[in-house]
Amino acid sequence: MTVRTRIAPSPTGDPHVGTAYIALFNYCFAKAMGGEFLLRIEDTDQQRSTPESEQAILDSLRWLGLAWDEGPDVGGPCGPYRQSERSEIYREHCDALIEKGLAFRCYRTPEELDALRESRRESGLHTALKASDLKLAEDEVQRREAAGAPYVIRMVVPEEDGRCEIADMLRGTIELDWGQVDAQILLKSDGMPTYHLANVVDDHLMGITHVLRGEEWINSAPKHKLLYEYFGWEMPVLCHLPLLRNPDKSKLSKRKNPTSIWYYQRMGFMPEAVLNYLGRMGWSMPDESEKFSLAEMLANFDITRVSLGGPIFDVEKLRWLNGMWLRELEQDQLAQRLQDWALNRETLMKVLPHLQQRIEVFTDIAPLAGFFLAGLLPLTPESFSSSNLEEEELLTVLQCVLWRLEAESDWNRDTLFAAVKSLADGLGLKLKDVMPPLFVAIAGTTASISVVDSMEVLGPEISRARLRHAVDVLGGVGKKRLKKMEKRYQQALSGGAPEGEVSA
RNA sequence: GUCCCCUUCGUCUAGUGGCCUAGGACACUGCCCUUUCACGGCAGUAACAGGGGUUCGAGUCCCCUAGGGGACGCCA
Repeated sequence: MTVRTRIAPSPTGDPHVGTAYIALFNYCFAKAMGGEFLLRIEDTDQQRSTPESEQAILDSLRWLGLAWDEGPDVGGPCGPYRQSERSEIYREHCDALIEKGLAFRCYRTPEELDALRESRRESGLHTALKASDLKLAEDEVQRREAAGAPYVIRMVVPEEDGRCEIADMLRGTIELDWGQVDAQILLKSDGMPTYHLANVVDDHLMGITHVLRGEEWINSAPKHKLLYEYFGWEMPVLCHLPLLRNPDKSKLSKRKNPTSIWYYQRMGFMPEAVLNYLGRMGWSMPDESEKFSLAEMLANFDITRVSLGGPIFDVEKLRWLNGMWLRELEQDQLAQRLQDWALNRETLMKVLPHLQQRIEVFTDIAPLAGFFLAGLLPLTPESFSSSNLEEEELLTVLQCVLWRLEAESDWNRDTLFAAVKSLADGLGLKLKDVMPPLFVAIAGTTASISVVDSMEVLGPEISRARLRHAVDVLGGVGKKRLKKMEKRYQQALSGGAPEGEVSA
């Protein structure tokens, strides 16, 4: 038996707790059944799947104790081989399908596709496009082919009424209409496979027997089943796990919740506690114990104990659980953890250059540098009273800087400064007005060491969380305002960048 | 809009037709411990979404309604 989890790195490279959640259940299921657990971290999109972003995922899973350096259990950061080195495999499989009449070339442009979907939607039909909808006149096909127009390979799907039955380990049989299934693109115009093709081909070649994935994949299961049939392969057993949610019940997202594993690491949570908490999301021990290790979870693992309601990620309970783990440490173990976390020479050497000129006696350090060890700062609206900006403008600055920094993957003082500077220019504001609120958000006071240096030391997770917290403290941004701000932000990005460099 | 999934305290959950007067945990409140604050201990408030069936018996099975979520991309 071979169970796999396929993980796509996030565009920003932040390892998401949701991916760790899926990985944990794959791991437990595989191990509890005496099978093999394969981690496949990659994306068919080369923009997202960089060596760095893949490594970030692996590092985060390793921190949690779900992956290790060597051994048969981890396919390595990129799987046994990189996707880009295998695009031939996908093309060959596509060609085989074309020969059998199960896939076809499609020269339709994105604009044409939009129009087709729009007209179908207007007439109240499914938006799924079939081969017959996409068909072009023969001479038009030849014209585009001769012109070397880009094309994609799509799969043929049933066009007559009917249903597809999907077996799910937890949900029983799920029936879906073929009418909802569109002629899925298998090979993009750049020759790279889509998830659907890559996932089926890879899983087959790797001998995968069980796939545990998020609930959001249920609707594409018919496409996958059909592909297995087309290729004449046996389909793995599917299991769709519930999705982790924000407090407002929407799918867990960083807009509403810290979702990066590194946020919890930097915030001072222990990996054992985070993993333990994820194990309690939608799952329970037979005796309902709250605190358990990965080994204990494994020893008692039973996939049918997964409950299907999407659990809300509750940081309060995670904090309590972390306290349980923390109190059971020997004191020298705790000392070691704290040193590893932030009380180390390396961190000290980073902040000392900024402190030495500002202190006269050692004890001055605590009030000056205490914010380096804090999580969220005890801010109030009055904390920002020193700012020259109007409330509206103040919120705009903080929110736009937050957006800009959420998109920043190169986290060092110089790039951070350049980012803030060009954003300020784009917003038509002076740096001298933009900086003070940032100081307050990051350090709690305007009398502090350089804000970009502070952010570099604090790291992206804590810095972003503090900016978000500052926005919240000032009353937050309503939906209407948010839209306005977003517009201004986009304008600031395109208009203000001196190099004309616009991030898409 | 169309389709799919889901629904037990505010939150995480136990529950697989009688053991349910619905149990545990977080949070909250109170009391005890304590020079303070925590920790710890004890107690309390709080839920089967609604309506129909099936059954001697329904939180548990079926149907309808409502609510929530997800999917509908040359993203995964």
